[in-house]
Amino acid sequence: MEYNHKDIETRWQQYWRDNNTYKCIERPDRKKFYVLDMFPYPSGAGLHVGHPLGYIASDIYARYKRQQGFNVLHPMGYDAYGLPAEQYAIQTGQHPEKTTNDNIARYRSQLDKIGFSFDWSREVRTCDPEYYRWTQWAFMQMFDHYYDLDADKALPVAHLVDHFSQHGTEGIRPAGSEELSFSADDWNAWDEKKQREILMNYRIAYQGESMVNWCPALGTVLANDEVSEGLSVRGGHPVEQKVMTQWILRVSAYAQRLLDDLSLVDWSDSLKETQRNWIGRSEGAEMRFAVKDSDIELEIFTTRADTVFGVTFMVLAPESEYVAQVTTPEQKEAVATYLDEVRHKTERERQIDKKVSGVFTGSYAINPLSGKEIPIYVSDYVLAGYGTGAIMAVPAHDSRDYAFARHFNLPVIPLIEGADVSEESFDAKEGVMTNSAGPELNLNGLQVKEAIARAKEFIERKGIGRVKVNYRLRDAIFSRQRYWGEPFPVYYKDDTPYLLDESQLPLHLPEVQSYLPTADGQPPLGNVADWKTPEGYRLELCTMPGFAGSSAYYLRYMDPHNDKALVSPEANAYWQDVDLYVGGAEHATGHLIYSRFWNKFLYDLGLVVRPEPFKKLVNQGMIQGRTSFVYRIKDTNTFVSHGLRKDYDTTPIRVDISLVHNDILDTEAFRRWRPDFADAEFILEDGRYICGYAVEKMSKSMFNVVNPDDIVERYGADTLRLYEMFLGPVEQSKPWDTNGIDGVNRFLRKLVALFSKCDQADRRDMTPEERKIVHKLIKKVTQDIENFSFNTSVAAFMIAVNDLSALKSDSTVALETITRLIAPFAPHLAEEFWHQLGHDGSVADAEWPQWDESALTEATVKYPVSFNGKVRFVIEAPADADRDAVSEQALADPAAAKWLDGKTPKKVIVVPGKIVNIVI
RNA sequence: GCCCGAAUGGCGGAAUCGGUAGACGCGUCGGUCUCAAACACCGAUGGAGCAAUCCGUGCCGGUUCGACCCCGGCUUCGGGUACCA
Repeated sequence: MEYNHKDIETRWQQYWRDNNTYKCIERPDRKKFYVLDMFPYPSGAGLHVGHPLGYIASDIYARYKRQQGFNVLHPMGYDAYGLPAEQYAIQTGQHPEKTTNDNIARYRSQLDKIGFSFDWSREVRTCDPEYYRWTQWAFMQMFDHYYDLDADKALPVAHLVDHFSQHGTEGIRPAGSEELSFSADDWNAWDEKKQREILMNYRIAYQGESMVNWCPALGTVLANDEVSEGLSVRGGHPVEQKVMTQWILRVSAYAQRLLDDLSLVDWSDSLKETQRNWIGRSEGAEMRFAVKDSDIELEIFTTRADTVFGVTFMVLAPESEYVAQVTTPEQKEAVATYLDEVRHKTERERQIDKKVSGVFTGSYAINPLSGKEIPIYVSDYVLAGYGTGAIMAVPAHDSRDYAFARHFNLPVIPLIEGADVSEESFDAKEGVMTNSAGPELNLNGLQVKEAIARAKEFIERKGIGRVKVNYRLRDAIFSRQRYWGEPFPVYYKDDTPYLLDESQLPLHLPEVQSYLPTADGQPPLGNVADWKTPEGYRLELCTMPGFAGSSAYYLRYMDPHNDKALVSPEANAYWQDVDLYVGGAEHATGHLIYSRFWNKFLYDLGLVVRPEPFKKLVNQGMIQGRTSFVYRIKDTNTFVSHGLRKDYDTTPIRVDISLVHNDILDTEAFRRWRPDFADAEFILEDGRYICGYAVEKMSKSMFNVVNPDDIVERYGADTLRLYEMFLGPVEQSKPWDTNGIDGVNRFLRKLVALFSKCDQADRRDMTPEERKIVHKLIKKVTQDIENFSFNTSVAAFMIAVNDLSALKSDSTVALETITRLIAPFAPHLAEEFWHQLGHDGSVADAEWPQWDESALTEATVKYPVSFNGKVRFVIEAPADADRDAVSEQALADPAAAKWLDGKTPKKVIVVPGKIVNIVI
């Protein structure tokens, strides 16, 4: 049999389509297994070889589970809303829906060629109205619920209204943007507009004024995870801070549960750590400092309550409302000038410019423990959005306070014995306290930890503050001033937002004349004249952000065509949660936080059965490009081979990697590549032109993009799949490098050759030698797949095939077993073998073989070692092997004789599984 | 700065529980086939040495009969994050 990959692969892909091989239905008689890939954003560039890495790994796992008898859900879809399609629409005038659909078609054809076992009947697209109606629906639920801190879950806003009308804010603890206090009489006296304004303070999806990341170039606000180092993640445009009224999700209410429930999931430690850092829990105390000659009190947050005796000044964030209250008339102008200066700096400028700046407000506060007067400053090193927007400064033990104190010549009081604060602050939370005695509290001589506890206890007892937990995690800004996203199911009456009725969903995204903002700066939907409810109320002009549609898509796959619910209780009860989720680590602080939040909210409403959506998660590494270089000798058209370039003055030039194979340049193709190079001359080494290389991001401009279609065309999908796995651990980032692909292809051809030899008429059982090879392979491959170690399982296949070839094995039983094992890796070739062996159904349903330990039981002495008069042999033997036989065999081994040196052993100790101790 | 991770031949990587370091593949060298090349196949391939043997998993030290693996201290390179009080 020839290995004609094109013929085999097109034939079996057609067979899978014709037979709906990968269509999946709920089957209560079978255990479920849900394998999910993070769905792609269909970009215009198409797939490169990096994208399928995770898909291949998850496909192998899904196929393996199916062969083990699980009912496997393995869907795929598209995260179709997003900024690039809209930016492209602005440039070209093409409707984003059209370009998105074109890109999806291209992705689909590329994916199909690789032989994935996706159930395409469950495909979802976030821009499909039948999909986004459930995104809109979820938003409505969040609008209609608040977070109850006593119940520790989301409850209907109707409960809150009931309570307010009977008891006011007394006896209920809703999570709110501000702490409000009013009576039932107050509440009942307010009109509807005012009541709805109050409720907005509590809704989980609420509208609020907030400091946002505004990106002028994109014309929209961005979430914290969409900004990195002061630049937008998409496009790299500068981002500035601005106060705007926006829709916001109260993610912060779930901070503690998002933190705690990390213990329920099987994710890598580093990913959990990233999430913990992003949530940023810190335990401390909130304290009030009285302002001298005034009844104003400044509230601050600190994790170092032990350092209050070292507070020598206080600092307010420029945006803090305290600033206006404490600024004295004499300082008013100076403060105003400073605030103006700060306001004109972008976030990025603030980050780059770390110069100390600030201004004195003219007021003093009273240190509540020492009774000393301390000046109050304003500075932009204090953030408005964290804690209370005001700090107590302890220059001796905080480097930022230290820098500020040195700049403004403020006193530095060291509080820890032996700490030298003449050059820098002592930030570590360790040591013995000193200088910390006041009229009512003495911390001297205590360890820092004890001192913190003692100080907190004192503060609480004296009523000057309370113990408080703060989180870095902020509420998620949910409005985007863009066109290509889900419309909000919201209209405005009397300038107050109201929800549409559920029966009005989906609210379709309308056509627009222009994708640009309106002349008066409204979002693009402002261009739509009849963007109104049937009653004539104006609809919300913003659309939802990218993460809206991607937060609950894993639930929709469970029941994708349901027009009554996001997911039916029956489908959710069956599929429960994602057993294996595979995707990039770049989503650690965005998607994976939002999805967990969204799921927990639906869990609170009793709509889903699991508190966590993704049980096990694997982050696949990135595949980088491997750029090839040629070296042109300066001012000539002569190119010198990599190894000889030191002898010349050369300029490296990137060359298209399709002209290079195993680092050897096809010089003829190179001359044809560009007119400039048509008459290029080459200085060769060993008769060849060797290119240099560098590892860079895969990108068109570097000429290093490898399209999987080209690999499939040349070597076949099975080779591509095996090769991507063989490259190294799935989790690891690595450069794409075709240098080893021939070896994998050679292995498949060897397997075909071996298969061709097997004698189907005579299905004799395997010889013990063959059995050992095959059962070793079953064990190895099974364990490797469970451990997500695919590179070593590919190696195991190569060893087994080499060993069987060396034996000139023609056992059909052996080959049939290998066919079952290799089916997840090379499904096309396995399908071909399976049918040639006379089976009717797909190899995807072939039972996964079990290994027989007894086939592997022959004990072998691996090596001897000696210590303390003992000789220990390491024996490769099964756990249940006969101990006497194993020790006898060890003693009979020639290696043993050398160590025993003619002596008779006193005692032989056999450790089951592996080790034999022989005491001489 | 802080947090996390990594470092093994010419290269990608193995060693899954502390037990013969370098599996498997690439590359290189030698051979068979061929007029020749390509393909294929066979053999060798960490370093030094004719050899016995010695050395060898980023560096320094420790624990252990035994360390790529565990502990302490560094170096370098990735990734995340950053005036978070």
